Amino acid sequence: MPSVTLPDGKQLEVKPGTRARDVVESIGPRLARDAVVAKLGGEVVDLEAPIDGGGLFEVLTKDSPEGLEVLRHSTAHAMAQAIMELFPGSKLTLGPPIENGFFYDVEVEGRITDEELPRIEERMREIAARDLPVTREEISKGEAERLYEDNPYKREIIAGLEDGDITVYRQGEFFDLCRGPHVQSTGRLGAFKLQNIAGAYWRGDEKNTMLTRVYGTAWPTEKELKAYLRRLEEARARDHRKIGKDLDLFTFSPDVGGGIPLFLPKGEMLRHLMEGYVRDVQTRHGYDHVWTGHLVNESLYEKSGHLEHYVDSMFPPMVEGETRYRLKPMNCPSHMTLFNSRAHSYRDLPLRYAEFATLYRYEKSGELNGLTRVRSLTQDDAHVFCTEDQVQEEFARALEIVREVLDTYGFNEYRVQLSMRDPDDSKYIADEQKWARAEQELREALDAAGIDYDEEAGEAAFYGPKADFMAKDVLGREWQLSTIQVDFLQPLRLGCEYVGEDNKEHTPVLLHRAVTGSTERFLGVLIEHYAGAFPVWLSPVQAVVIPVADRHNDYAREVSRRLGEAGIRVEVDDAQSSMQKKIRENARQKIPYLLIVGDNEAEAGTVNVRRRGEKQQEELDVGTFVEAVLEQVRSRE
RNA sequence: GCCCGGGUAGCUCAGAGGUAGAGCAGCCGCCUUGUAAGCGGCCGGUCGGGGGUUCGAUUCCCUCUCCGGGCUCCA
Repeated sequence: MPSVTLPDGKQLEVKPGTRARDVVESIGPRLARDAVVAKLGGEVVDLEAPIDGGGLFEVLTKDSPEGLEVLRHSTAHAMAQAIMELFPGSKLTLGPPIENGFFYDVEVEGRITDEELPRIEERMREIAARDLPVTREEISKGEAERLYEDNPYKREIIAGLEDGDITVYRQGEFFDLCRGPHVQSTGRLGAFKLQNIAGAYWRGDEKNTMLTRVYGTAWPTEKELKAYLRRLEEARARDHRKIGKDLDLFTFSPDVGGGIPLFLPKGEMLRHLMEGYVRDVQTRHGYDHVWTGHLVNESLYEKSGHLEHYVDSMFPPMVEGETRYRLKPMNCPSHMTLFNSRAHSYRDLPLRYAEFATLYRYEKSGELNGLTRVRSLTQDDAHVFCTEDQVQEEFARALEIVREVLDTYGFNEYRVQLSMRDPDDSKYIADEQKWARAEQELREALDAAGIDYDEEAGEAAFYGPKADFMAKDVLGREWQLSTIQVDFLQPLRLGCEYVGEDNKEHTPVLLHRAVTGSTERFLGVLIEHYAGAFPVWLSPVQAVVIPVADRHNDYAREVSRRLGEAGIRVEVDDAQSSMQKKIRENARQKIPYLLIVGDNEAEAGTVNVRRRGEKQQEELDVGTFVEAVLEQVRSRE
């Protein structure tokens, strides 16, 4: 008799006709209640699937990643059913589970607006209450095509499937072409909520029809759903656009143009401190800083290949006679031109050019988003010209800078995505050998540094592979921040050369790297990461002196003068309002230190220190306080 | 660029086919304060722009613009 192996190693014999749920029930009734799907020999299957032996048998509950995914997928089906019932004649397309939830793209008969979401949600609950059995059915390609006679989207999907490999899931009147698996019945869904409506092109191609996408979230329990919604709420409260406004950091104005952030004094102070910090680290690691302006003759981008690959992302040219200028969208060609401005010996290498460069990229208007997607940005870009033998070492050096900087900002957790070329895609400059070598160099360098990475085909830059650093912020959200790229192709195109030990001319290898990416975007991420409460070294205003009454203004100014002379960014709040109100307002501005001074402090030459986020105060000698703050700034804690 | 939603005072928001509201901020005055909003007064708006329907539009319709949520791309 055939048998399956349970996770504890026990063998279980299965009679012909046994289904997964029978096996689960034989293990235990409690498990049977929690089971969503099963996994047989590594493949996730329905509980109704027949089991005729064949390897490891595992039970997946809503709490397992796969079980949760199934739950979300089934919730998407319930939503699709609700939409079909409420908007008859609509055409379903795709409805997959995604992180935290699901969506379904539908060509709706009529229109779904936000007001409709509660209605759809209610109908979904009704469908769940009906507890319709969910059944799987294998059908032939011909049957599938007939079933979807008037649905061109599903027919397109069917066309790409193998006959004999097509399944339909049914629940009540509703059916959907679907690979599955799914929960046993609509009564076994968890807690869900529909979130928003969006447009989405069929197959993500803007030449295709725009479909209506409805997003929802689904969780095993009401409690988990609530917790997730709370997390979303918290993320909203941290939105850098909101905090940027509240803390007077930056603004946007249609008078200047969309996607062009304007920095107020405090925002500019942050930029200044962030860039100064990276500049110091780079200088310590032997990078030299350069400056290459804002306009570049277009012909340079023709030579480098950027014009061909990125013309859509460049602002239109400015024409002067025969010459066409472009706002600089990237620095590599300018830095290579710097390299070419003089002859080089192998003794000059590696040569490391870094620049905080203002770049202009034409992002489509709908793409702009606060500081994270802008049209004018400042990249902390660097290009290292080196010999092939030096690639490993220079990569390691760049890596060290990245690690040091990310660590300082408290991004302790990150993963690396190694983006490789898709050999079949023509957008990549062809040179089999050089690509292979560049990809190998990157792998070896990451291995040598002991860093884990995932490889992703088709994500590389047109000139070479890249290692992108995806860092997690305090809310666990991932951001792509740093990048290191190996380029064997552009230096050749732009004729970069050095004379080697052999007295012959060689083409250097070019390493591109950015640590914070763009100052604007990184600042946006930092604002959300810190929720506006920047560490002391980075705070635009580090301390505010608050006099208890007007008669303490002179002493407050005296304290402020001493702090200012020590290099601390300090202000006196001498507005005509109560001390309590000043504390409230400055606390809301996330000032690290509020220094209350009244009769006692003026008498003793001290300040009463109220630390950000703490109610407990401490009275300190002014000199002691200054030293403590300076130490915090020095250590960037 | 495309789909959906929005734009009312500097900010957060209420309102409704018939003379536009609140709180905060700002300004003036009183108070002189001991750890998260002291009190009173005043100022403040082409209800995003343009067009249409109407006796009358900020409200209904069209259009443009800007903002937001998505789709797509990212050197």
